[in-house]
Amino acid sequence: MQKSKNEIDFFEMVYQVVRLIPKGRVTSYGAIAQYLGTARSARMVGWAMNAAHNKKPKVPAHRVVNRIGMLSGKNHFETPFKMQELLEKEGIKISKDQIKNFKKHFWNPTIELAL
DNA sequence: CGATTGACGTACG
DNA sequence: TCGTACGCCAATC
Repeated sequence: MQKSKNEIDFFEMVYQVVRLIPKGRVTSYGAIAQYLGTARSARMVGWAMNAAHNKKPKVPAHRVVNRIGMLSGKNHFETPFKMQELLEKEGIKISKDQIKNFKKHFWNPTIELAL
């Protein structure tokens, strides 16, 4: 069904934000949710990611983790190691599925895209 | 239509 | 500091 083109699907908005994440940076589901105005629905961001597998260009979902920087969604990738591998390739160190200096690599769309 | 689930987050003990 | 409980909201069973 056709609806107003002015309004973009929630999922697509998530994908756009994720694609805007600079290389070597990461963000959290909550941060994206907050940027979209659905701060209380961080889970919806996760749901959007679940559908991101078929999206093109491919969504760098590996740059999106939970608030503590843990690769909670690695299990949803092609291989659980793919996510960590990609992040390490971008210069991010990971230990026990947890990003080191996560706060340092954190990229907040609400701040970066607000300007 | 009701109950369960989920790539989360915050609050509480 | 760590573990558990609860809330949110949409999709799925």
